Amino acid sequence: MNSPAPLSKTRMNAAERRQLVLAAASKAFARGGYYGTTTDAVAREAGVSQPYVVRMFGSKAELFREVFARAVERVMTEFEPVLAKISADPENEELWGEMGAAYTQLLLDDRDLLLVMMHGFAAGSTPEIGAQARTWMTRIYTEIRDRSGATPDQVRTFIAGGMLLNTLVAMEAPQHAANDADLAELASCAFGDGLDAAAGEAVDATG
Amino acid sequence: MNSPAPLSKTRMNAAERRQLVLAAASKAFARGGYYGTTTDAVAREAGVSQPYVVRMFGSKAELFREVFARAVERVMTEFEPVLAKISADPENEELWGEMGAAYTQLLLDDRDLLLVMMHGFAAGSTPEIGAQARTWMTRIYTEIRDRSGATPDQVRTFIAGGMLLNTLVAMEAPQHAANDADLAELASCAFGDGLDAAAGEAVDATG
DNA sequence: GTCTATAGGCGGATAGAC
DNA sequence: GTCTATCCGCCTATAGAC
Repeated sequence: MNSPAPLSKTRMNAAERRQLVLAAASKAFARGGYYGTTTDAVAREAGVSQPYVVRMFGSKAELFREVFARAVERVMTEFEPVLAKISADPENEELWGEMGAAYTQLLLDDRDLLLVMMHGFAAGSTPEIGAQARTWMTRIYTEIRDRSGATPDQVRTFIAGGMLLNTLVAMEAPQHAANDADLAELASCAFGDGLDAAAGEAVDATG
Repeated sequence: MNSPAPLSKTRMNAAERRQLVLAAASKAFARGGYYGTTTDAVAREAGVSQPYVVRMFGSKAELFREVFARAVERVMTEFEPVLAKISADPENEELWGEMGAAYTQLLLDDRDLLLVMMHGFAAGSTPEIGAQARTWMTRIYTEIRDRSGATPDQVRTFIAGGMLLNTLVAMEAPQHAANDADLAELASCAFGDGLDAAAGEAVDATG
């Protein structure tokens, strides 16, 4: 399920190929972060040559910027309908649980998205990436705050929960929760028990 | 203030020199993370030769492990007295604010500690580092939970706040808050206004 | 105990063929 | 549009002098 058969190389135009490489880059950067991932790893993942990856995006940094932006945009898109609900019914605290659920669901659908985000934020001291990371973090914050009408503190709490989830996923806590009750406890209370399902999937996949 | 005059090289024994290199490594890894930092950068920071750094610790990974462990241990030490207070007076919710203040204070004292922690967690998919990151995260969680007698959810919320703070610091949000009111709002509500002071210091230092 | 010199390998990017 | 060949620089780690 994680390795879709590569699309046939013939009959693929540049735009499609570009999307293929972006998807591969997402997966590769999710694993190793910006510095820890080589353009060659991306190329192998995508089934194209390494110089072609560089040629397509100009540079590794540029490629990462695009992957990072796509990840955050996807997250924001996923929040959109829930934010609309909160906006219509601001008193309903339960809807924040739904936001958390949306985030957890995203994790289950595409774990790489959150990891790429995490790595983008962590690599913030690299000027090129840092500027973009701050821009996106600010955008996430203001978007949630303004669309929901919530207080800064509510929004902060929500985002903090997301950062913890990201961190746990980055250190592969779900995959190891089975052997560590305490880690499981920390992970499972992060956003309800959605993560338990994730752990189950991970164990199924690897063992 | 950030660049103490290097200790005189003569009259320094191996143990002292080791501490010097560890401190330098802390600073270097804090900036660039594990992959983004070269042993040469550490060596230059410490004022010793690059091969000597490797010789001292066996490998770059081993050096990072040691730096990472020191960072987490320092954080736990800082929490210790506050945890004792919470243990004695579990109903007093204000003491959690004190925990946050302790963390913020640590950030002001030694920003690198938190960054190293953050990078250790983010590099969790690298097996050597990941195992250690999970061990330490679990230890942080159980220590806070058991010593404070708090519920998993309380502890989770506290750690989540810490992760958000780490993330913001990693992307150098405090240094840029002056030019971005929204980012400042997110950062300043993270743990009270301790971060404002940090931003002030950062601006002073760089401009 | 600490250095200099250097091996050995990898990674990003370029040139140019097809 | 995509590949192969390849350059150059950088980075970790080793060898060996002092």
